[in-house]
Amino acid sequence: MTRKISTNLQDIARATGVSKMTVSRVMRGGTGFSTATRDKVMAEAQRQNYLPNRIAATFGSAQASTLAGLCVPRFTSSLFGHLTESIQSNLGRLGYQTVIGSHEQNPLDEELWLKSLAAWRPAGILLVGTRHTPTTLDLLKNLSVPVIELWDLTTDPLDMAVGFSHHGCGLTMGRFVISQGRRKIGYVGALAAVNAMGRARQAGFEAALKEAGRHFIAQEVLHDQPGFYAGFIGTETLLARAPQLDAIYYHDDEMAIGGMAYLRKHGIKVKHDIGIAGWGAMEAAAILPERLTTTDVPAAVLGKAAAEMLVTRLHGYPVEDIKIVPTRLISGNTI
Amino acid sequence: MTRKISTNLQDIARATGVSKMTVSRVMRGGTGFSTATRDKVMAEAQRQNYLPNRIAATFGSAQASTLAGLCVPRFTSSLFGHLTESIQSNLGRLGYQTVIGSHEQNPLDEELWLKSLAAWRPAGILLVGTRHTPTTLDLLKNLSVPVIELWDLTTDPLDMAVGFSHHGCGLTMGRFVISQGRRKIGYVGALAAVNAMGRARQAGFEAALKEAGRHFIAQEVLHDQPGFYAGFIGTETLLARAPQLDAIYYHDDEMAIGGMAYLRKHGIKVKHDIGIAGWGAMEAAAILPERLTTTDVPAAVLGKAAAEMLVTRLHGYPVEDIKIVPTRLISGNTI
DNA sequence: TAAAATTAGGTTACCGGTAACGTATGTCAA
DNA sequence: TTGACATACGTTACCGGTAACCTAATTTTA
Repeated sequence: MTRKISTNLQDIARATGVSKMTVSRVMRGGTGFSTATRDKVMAEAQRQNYLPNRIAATFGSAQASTLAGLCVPRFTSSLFGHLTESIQSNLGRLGYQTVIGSHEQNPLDEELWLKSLAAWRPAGILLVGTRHTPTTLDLLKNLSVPVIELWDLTTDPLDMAVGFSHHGCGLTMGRFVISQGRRKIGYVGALAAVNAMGRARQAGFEAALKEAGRHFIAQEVLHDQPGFYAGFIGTETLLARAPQLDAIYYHDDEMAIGGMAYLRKHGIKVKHDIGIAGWGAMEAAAILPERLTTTDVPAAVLGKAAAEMLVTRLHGYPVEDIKIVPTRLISGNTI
Repeated sequence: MTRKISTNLQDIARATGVSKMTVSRVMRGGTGFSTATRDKVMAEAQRQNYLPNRIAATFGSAQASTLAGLCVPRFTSSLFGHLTESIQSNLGRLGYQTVIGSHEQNPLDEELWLKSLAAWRPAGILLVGTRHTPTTLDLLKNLSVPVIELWDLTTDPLDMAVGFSHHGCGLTMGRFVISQGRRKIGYVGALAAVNAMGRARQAGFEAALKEAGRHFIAQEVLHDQPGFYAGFIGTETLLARAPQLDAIYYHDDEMAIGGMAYLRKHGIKVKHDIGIAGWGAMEAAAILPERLTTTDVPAAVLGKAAAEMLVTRLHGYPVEDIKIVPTRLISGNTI
């Protein structure tokens, strides 16, 4: 009873009359063989349908694998979709495979995912979110592989970070809204208790209000995941409490679009009656009848930068620990 | 110079005075050890921060790994986001890790991804899309692991399939649109040359028109990826050619929403002037001022079914090769 | 022309688990 | 009392690559 699964280097070595070490060298495209040997080996590998075995290779060299972990809050948001897309394709281009997880802002889910990933001795780990359990931190330390925190900029990253300042996004938007003459401003968000980044934008906006001697007239923060529907409902609740508002800042574009749907449904004119600002610059926001005032977040750029940062580091070159990608206020037409 | 990375079974065996085989048995929670031994071993493993090593385990038993591959067209669409989310979380729950790829309707990208995945000897493979290169088919055959084709229902799956009939979606929607009295109907799609599923919906709709003695007055199929903007532009082009239309069927909801944005911008009343039908029931479609007429596609249900089908099969139980998940027409308020 | 360097290999010893099988001890029924 | 069986381990031999080191032949350099 053999445990052999498929053709291996030894089979090719036998068939071509060289040692399997030479076959290994040829397959990896290194040096130390003649062109005649190379052609012979390659032909035989082709003939036998040889499939490289990264499990054996990783094991044999006792190195980190070519697997990289990516954990985001969810895959159902447009921005995280773009981020995932970018990271996967760039890591793939650079020879790494992406193993995904999602935590929905629950650090315990992240921990469970990391445990199962750790068993694969990944080459690197990419995380969105800054709330980690003690076990997660232990694991990350124990693994001693590069860790990149994405999306947010912490002043003190675990290892590396690629992101931007959420506080800055909020601050810039707040100043803009004030500059447009709005004064009675509300906020609609989601999951504040666990969503540090949304909270940072909210705080940044509030700081801008404070500069102008103002504050949020009313705030409505739902316990649901952010989304179109949450924006719709949140706006309803907010306006029930504070009908006098002349502007609303939203957690993100999806919620802002949900809010606009509510306003339109109730005959409230966007911009004329109530100004709207979102965050994230999702594609849909650009083609609404009123182009949404929002902040452009270059998710794809960020993903590419993170993938390249990780691989550069893995190749042993020095990298800056922190990379900031620029966000951009889109003035739009809803404020 | 040692190649040792982290603490291993042998270390724990040494420290507790048992063989590493016994430690292996304890760690896997099998049988063949006393409770005293178990406690001793577990305590030592904890103390040494033992991390299971799936690379060595997979290699040692010459079995398939616990990695599963998932390749979708892209992660930036809401539906594939939900699908990815569902598959990842359900596979995770069942003890498998998800390695992702995207092919953007390019079979060569799928092939490249599959090659890098194959080297990890995955336990199973989940694919969205039915266009595969000959090399891809060879690889799948060679790997001889379960393959599930998602999203579409082919009459003759490579191995297993979980999906629904795109032709059926189009047919049902076509009959509905006809039943609402529309007669001058156009179509806006994307990437028809390579997107078999979108084409199937288009063909299904056309079959319904034919039943009523009708046909598409005009069709506009862009070469871009589907999306809000493509819907906007496509509608503009379509109406330039056929301004007399009284209804438009779209590739999906994103394109339909893009189309509605165009209509609204140009003072064309949705439903009153031109009826709109999409596909996919994205969340945004439900909260638009006019609730979009569309087809609900249970991406999360489909993902869960696929994950469970794969794992059931991997555990050696028999499964039906083909599972159909139901779609549902949402009549909405735009036709 | 001799020494040094390069090329094209081969040999050996692992990496860290697991399958398969062997064995001592204890238990229980006939 | 004895044989059969279960329990709780230990031993051995791999899985399929790669690192490190070695060798013989050839080429280059001093």
